[in-house]
Amino acid sequence: MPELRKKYPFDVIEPKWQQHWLANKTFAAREDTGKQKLYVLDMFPYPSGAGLHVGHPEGYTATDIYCRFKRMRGFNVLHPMGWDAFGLPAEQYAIDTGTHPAITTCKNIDTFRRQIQSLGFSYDWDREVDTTDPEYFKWTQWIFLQLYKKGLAYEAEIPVWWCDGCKAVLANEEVNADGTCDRKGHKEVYRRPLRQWILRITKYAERLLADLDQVNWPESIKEQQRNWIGRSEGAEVDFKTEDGATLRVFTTRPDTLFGATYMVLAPEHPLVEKFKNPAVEAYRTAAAKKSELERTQLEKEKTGVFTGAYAINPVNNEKIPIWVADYVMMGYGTGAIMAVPAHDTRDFEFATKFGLEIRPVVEGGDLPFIGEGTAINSGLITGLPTPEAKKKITAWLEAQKLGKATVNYKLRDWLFSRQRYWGEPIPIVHCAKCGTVPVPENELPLCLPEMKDYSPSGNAEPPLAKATDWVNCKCPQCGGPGKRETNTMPQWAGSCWYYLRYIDPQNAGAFVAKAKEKYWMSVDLYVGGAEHAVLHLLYSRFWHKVLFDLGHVSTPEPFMRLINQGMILGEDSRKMSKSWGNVINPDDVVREFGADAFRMYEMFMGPLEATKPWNTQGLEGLYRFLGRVWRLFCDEDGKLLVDDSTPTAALMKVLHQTIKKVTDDTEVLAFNTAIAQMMIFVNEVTGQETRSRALLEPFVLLLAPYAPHLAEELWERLGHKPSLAYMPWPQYLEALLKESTVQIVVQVNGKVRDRLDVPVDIPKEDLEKLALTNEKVKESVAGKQIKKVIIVPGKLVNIAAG
RNA sequence: GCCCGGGUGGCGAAACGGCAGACGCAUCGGACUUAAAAUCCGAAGGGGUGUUAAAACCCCGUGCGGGUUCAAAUCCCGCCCCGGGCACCA
Repeated sequence: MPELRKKYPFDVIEPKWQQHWLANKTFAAREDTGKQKLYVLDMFPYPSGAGLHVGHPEGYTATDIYCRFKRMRGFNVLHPMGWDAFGLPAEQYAIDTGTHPAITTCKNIDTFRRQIQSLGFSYDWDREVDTTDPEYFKWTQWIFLQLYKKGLAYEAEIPVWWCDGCKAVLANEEVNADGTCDRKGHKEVYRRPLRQWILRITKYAERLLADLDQVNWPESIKEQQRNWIGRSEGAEVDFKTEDGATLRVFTTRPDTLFGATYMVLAPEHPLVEKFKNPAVEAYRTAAAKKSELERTQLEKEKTGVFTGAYAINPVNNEKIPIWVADYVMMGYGTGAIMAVPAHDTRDFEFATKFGLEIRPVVEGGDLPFIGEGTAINSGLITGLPTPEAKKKITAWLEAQKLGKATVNYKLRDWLFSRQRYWGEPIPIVHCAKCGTVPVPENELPLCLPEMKDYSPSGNAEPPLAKATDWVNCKCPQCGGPGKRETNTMPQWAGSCWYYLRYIDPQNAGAFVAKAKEKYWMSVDLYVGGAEHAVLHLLYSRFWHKVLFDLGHVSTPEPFMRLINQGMILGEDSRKMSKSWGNVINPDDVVREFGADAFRMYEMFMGPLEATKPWNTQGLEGLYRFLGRVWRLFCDEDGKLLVDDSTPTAALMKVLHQTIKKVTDDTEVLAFNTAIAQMMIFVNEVTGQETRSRALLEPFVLLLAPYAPHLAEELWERLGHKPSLAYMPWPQYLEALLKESTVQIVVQVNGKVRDRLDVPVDIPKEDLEKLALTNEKVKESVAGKQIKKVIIVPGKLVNIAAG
């Protein structure tokens, strides 16, 4: 494809202003109590080897326009950028090539920084953070220790995916649906219990749920978080096995206790051990091999085995059989249920398949009836409607010490450790005498050891276990021999609190200075992809609340307002992917059309939140628009055309309409319609002879947040000192927007019959008379009776006739 | 299965009770040019009546079917399709 002739010298202008902004620290933020603060945050990227994707600049441009706009409106804006740089690809590359992940990471960050800077975003680059920088992760480790000291971090044996072929732990997403290993296709993948670090996020479940009401987030994201937390109210009830052991269950329907005809234990339930029975053993082993997917989606048909044992129902002392089935999950409730097939779809299916008794105890519909109704055949609660029945039976259980009202959450504690090299070391020492001992805070950061070989050790130990010089250490408490924790933190850790570090990135004595934190928090606007709807946002909120409880931060919630930018699809309306060959490279776009055209096109494509396909011809349209703007100011030799003529009233009106529309729309992030209005303005002025300064100068300021390089250049050529970044935003004059006449639509029965040009302040009566005497109206209502005349001042007259 | 979004010209979209399709792309016509590109000016939802041509006028149109209203893309009810998330949570 031949190089297009440039429509304006963006290739000169853009680097010029990027350097100007960097050299002059134009966008450096300082605490300034005289101004209203505004903290606008982008979700920082993982600097992958593939470089920037066109999806990244979408959100970044949106926040950049908003920040530039707000600066001109007098706000003190904090707008930083950084790198979420720990992650698997660099580690895998290290395993394959022996290159230290830090080298790969550094190289990728340089690429990302160059690409991001080539788009002219107004970040305060002095605040750049990198999660892999020891000066950064020192504080990630410090926060972990605060969690640990507060009893929110603990160790437990929990099952993780283990691949015998790879001799390594696999992440959930590395296990295929068919139970094979996604990395090498090995078949010997199963869950095996391993010691893990876990964070007690469930302790914050209630507040994480309740405080969602405080934040201005998309309702869908809040809903996803609510569902993830999954609060449900019910009761725990103690059944007894025949040999006297307690078998505790959780139920949301204690009112159906009299309908329990059998019990089910999850295969992993500890009590299952007691039933030495080959069928049970076989079932258990098989269940351990099934992937989560098989256990849930693929396995429509329920399976299970009878243990041979019985439990006693505490409400009626009835003996009911105990089964093991994998439709009961160990991770929820107590891992055991009382099955009430008459009133639970799953139990009903199971009971039907295995011929178990189905006993109705709630009246109200066909079985399985899961709704509310009236209790029947239920002893002391017979005859009560469901809500009362629940209350009464729960009170009775409590009085008998057989159970109690309980709230349960789907949310599980956060599995925090990874059997990986490229992550923050968990700052804990294991000592035979003292147990787990935190690394003293003054010894942080605890850095990763240099290694020759980054591959997993093969005996379920993380790669760090091979760095014996590093692992063996003194116990900080007793001075005896100790061993360092060899698990590392997950990628989420660094991104849990980066928004706080931006506030005070160089601070060596604290993760953030109190006064600065108080000034800048909370984040006023947070923009990023919807893929982080649950985990990143939930984990951040959790850490933030812990820091809040410890008095380290001043707000209960980190992100007051959240917006998800929509996905950008390929030109073929499919997800951009190498395999489709439809990936657009930002570098190519910038080289050919310039950053300003790129930015404006991405904003013009449609509403920020919408998913929309890329269209290179659409991009060219915006490029053409910027060329038109350029020619409004300069002739072919770049000579300024602007004069000091007085603009016509009509053009002044367009200008002020444009100021109003661009102001209002930018404020609510409706960038596409703001750009459309600027196009209308340019179309109007292009058709005129004069190039009035009074018209064009305010326009440059309106354009500045959108096409900042071009605007700065024009501003300078207009004879101003750079930069315009803090020039006051133009104000529109209401008086200039007023029309003297207005076009009124005349409808008959809702159909437009004519249009009238009338004075804006025409009295209603006159308007009605005009409408009724109108020739076309008379035609339309001929032979009909006029029933009603509706007059909407300044808009229309509608005559209902029939 | 459940919970969110969303269906408007050839395409991206705008309008969010009051003239449907602003703005842009693609298309077509004109000007400029030896010619093209670029640029500028103009046309354009579909169908019909009309006329030398135009003007003008009429009808139909916002996924489908109902409803509310003087007036519905917009509000209500029921369905269909597309995208995203969750998924045996007791």
